[in-house]
Amino acid sequence: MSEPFLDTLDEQSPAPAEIAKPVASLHEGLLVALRDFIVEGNLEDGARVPERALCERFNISRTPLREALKVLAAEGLIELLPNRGARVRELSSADLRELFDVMGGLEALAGRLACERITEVEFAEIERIHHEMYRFYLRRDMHGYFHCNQAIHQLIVAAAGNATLSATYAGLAGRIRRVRYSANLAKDRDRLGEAMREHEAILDALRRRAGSELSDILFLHLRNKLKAAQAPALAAGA
Amino acid sequence: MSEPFLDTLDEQSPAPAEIAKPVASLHEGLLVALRDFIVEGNLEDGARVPERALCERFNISRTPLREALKVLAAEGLIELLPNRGARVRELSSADLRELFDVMGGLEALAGRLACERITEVEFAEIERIHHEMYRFYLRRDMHGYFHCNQAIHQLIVAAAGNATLSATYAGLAGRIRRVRYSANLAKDRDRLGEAMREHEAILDALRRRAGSELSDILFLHLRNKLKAAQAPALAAGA
DNA sequence: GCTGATCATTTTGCATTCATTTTTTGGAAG
DNA sequence: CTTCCAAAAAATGAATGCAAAATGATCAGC
Repeated sequence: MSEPFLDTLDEQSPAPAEIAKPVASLHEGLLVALRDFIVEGNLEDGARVPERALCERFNISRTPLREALKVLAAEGLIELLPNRGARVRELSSADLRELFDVMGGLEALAGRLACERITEVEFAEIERIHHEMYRFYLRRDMHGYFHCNQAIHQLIVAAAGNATLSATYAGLAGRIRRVRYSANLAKDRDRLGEAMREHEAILDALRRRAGSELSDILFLHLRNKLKAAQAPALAAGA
Repeated sequence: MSEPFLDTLDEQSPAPAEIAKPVASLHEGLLVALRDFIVEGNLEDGARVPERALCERFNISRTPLREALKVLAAEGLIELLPNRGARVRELSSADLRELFDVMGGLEALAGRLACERITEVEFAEIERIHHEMYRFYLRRDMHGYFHCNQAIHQLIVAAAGNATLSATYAGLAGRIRRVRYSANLAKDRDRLGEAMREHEAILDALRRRAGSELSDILFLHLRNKLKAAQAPALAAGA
């Protein structure tokens, strides 16, 4: 068998992006579909994005497709080379570091804001999932563990109650989601225990509504996650 | 005379956005031009964006213009109503709060990263501008003061050495730049002194490379800035 | 046999065109 | 005079067409 978990990193971002829009449009559909198509890895890293083929794939003409490509390029998912079409953007390890740091900064912010406004009900839900994650951890059930981990981070961002933050965060997460390496994380048992302890600290700070402290913990948590992800260099699934 | 300084808020963001792109494209030009056109306030808040007029204004056909509009909508500068065209997005006070908080989070991150990698030369430059700002403060020269203030924040973000952060930050700053209220800030002398003291603390923390501390200070600095900006509600220039 | 140039094919970028939808305008009824 | 409806006008969303650029394929030259 191949790698145990070719899941994407244990990051959140359920919906691709979406800056608050009053009503849904028709073109929106294509944008979402195309973004998913790329994020889900249907195109190779650095591969050129075939306009014509995608037009047939989505049953549309080139005009709306090209509009969507422009948007995805602005999001950083692809890059547009003048007169040479679109290419799936490759993430260098430096890009990855940058993305993790910014996501760490945004999670730090989310934690701080969450401390200001989180309700007991919301906290209880996070705590519940945390305990569930702990059980997965004890059983070494990586799939369940990652799922809970993702849910917790997602709930913290949501608890911040800031749509702009959520949208910004989701946009960056989408760019990372193409990168696959959880096999890496799964193999490093020490990191797993460490991550579990960090999550304990996160929950504790959140319980005490210690915003500034939680902020630090979350940023460092992301830093450690990055380190673990790119450390052994056994990375890159497939 | 009207307000003393109908400048935009003392925020940075020199170049509109730009996610790292290998080479410049032709379409890029239109996008930048159109973004500036809107950011500079050539269109009323909430006004519909006249496609035809802009086509003539920029001497292009509707196709590239519409592509640019889609991108600007994704950035959050305008909103696209299905079958009803584009409108300049209005910022509610809640939107403004969200934007300030996220920018505060990003500045907090910038400060943290800057502490890790800033050079003595870069720090000296920031310190120099800080002292220049102090002289403007003593003379109550608001224009010079704001200019220095903006430069300092900009240099901290730059010192973070994270292009993704810079681009994200610039994008949000662009959305705020349409809002004008420095008249507000200028009138509140107490806030000015307070801001000056906060900047002292920022410089001090940066000097000591106290990342986590600087992070807190910067976030709260932005919070206070928002409070001052929307407190007296004499806001909204013109 | 390999490198480099010329030409055909494909692809990109933009303008134009077409079908729908929305907005405006004019008028009739109450 | 106001309100409602209908038709004209305009604008939007998407498809097609066309010029320019790039890709590749073939062929000449070394």
